[in-house]
Amino acid sequence: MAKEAKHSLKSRSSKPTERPPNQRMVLRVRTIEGNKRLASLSSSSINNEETTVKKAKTKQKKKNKSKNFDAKKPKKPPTAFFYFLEDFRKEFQKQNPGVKSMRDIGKACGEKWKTMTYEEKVQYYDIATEKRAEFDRATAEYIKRKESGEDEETEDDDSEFDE
DNA sequence: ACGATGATTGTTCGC
DNA sequence: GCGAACAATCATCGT
Repeated sequence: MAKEAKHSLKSRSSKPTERPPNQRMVLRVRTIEGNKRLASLSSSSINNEETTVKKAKTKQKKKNKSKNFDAKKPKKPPTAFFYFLEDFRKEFQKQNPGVKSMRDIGKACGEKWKTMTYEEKVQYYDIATEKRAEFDRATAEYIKRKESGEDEETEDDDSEFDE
């Protein structure tokens, strides 16, 4: 009974769409990723390789996988869009069995996302916000632990018998 | 076979 | 304020 009528705002259909998605919820916590990026930026800053600014349109993704199992490092929580995607994906695949993958879905999802009203999206925003709060705490705790002394390292290698 | 990428938007942070 | 980057996910391409 605690979670009913989350939005007390009555949909008056006045202007539900025009609403800033981000309410400027500034997280005071220094995100680890930010730090990482800073290092990267510094390196790039020093070296001006290309005089002509080569702007990479979409270049996300990095090759960090099995190398470092970041069980301690809280990754960025998925945004509202991602939560919507998760739900949308299932339905999309159900309606379109045999569809390739996210890329196709992503396009359809993005299109629909824009058509969604604020009230519809606010639900996902809410989730994302809570997630961010948790992420915030996780980050703070991570830093705290790190400062405290991260020495929890039990390297269990099977073959330590014979070398 | 594995690695990297591509596509979607949102959020975050530095300058 | 903007730009650059990264969050999940999976098919597909590349080596």
